[in-house]
Amino acid sequence: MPTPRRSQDDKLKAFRKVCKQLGLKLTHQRLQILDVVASARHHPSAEEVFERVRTGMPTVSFDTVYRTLALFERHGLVARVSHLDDRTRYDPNLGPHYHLVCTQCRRIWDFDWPALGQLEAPHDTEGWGRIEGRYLELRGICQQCLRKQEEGFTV
Amino acid sequence: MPTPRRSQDDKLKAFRKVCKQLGLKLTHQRLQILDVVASARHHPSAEEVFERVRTGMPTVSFDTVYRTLALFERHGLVARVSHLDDRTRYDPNLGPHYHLVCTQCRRIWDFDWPALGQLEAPHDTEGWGRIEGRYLELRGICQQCLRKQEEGFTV
DNA sequence: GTAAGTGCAAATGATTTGCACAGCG
DNA sequence: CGCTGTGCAAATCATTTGCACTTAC
Repeated sequence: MPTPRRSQDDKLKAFRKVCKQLGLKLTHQRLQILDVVASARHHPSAEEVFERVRTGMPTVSFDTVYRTLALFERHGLVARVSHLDDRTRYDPNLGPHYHLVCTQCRRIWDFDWPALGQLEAPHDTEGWGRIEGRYLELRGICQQCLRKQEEGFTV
Repeated sequence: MPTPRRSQDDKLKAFRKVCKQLGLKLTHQRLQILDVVASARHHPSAEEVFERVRTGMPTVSFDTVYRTLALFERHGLVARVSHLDDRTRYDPNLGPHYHLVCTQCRRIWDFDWPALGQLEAPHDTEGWGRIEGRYLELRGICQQCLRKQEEGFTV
């Protein structure tokens, strides 16, 4: 599933639409940043985007990059990789296991999934390098948070 | 796979051993922090550990907690959840897909794994709440970094 | 022309570090 | 008693925000 080559055009089209709907401006900076992100192959960090955009536009500021990436994320043009939270969490369970993560209260539960352990990695990944570990999260809302929602404490 | 109840004793034993081997000291603080982490059910953040330890030891400092957690991690007593890197990375590919992550160069590749998509979540997770998404990473070392290692540029 | 966007610099929040005192071995 | 640990405060790093100027529409 590499990002299709015409991804940039699709994104641009989508972004134009979003801008028109919401009265946002199609600035030079936004177009450049969009182009860099849409054509990037390895999920760049904000800094990498900044550096690449700067090549053709030496005056961009780092915070415009941050603001713009946040804008894109808000409107479904890009997603953040992983990172649900900004603080590190520690796990005393060192055996192989996976995590259930509540996106509301941020608590984490462990679970096991033997069938996944037995599933062979797909062909796509052959020749990539040496795979050493699997990290999987199931994300959702835990029972307790669901109940709170129903009771109207949240939202 | 919840952390077994006797996890604390096991950890303590392991930690005593590490200390003896390396000449580290078994301080009050370390023992408390170990106890809190080993008995925690939801993979606490450093702050949560700090708060809990503070209950019984009002003078602990936040940085002792950080230092001690890092120590535990270094000696294989706890692991960090997720977080390979501290910077956010952005992904223009919004369709369902998974990631190959090189722990050396930190680049990220996308891949698809239909068989995983078809695999039903295990019984363990029933009744947990509402699961809304799956996030999976295969971690390892990419071809390019492996080659560099062989050539002796690294290590 | 005007509201939205940008660049700058300063603020924030998590985590780390330098240093002098404290306590384990 | 000596060397490792600790607590404090200041430093660092990624990211965010307030503000006055700029620009797309």
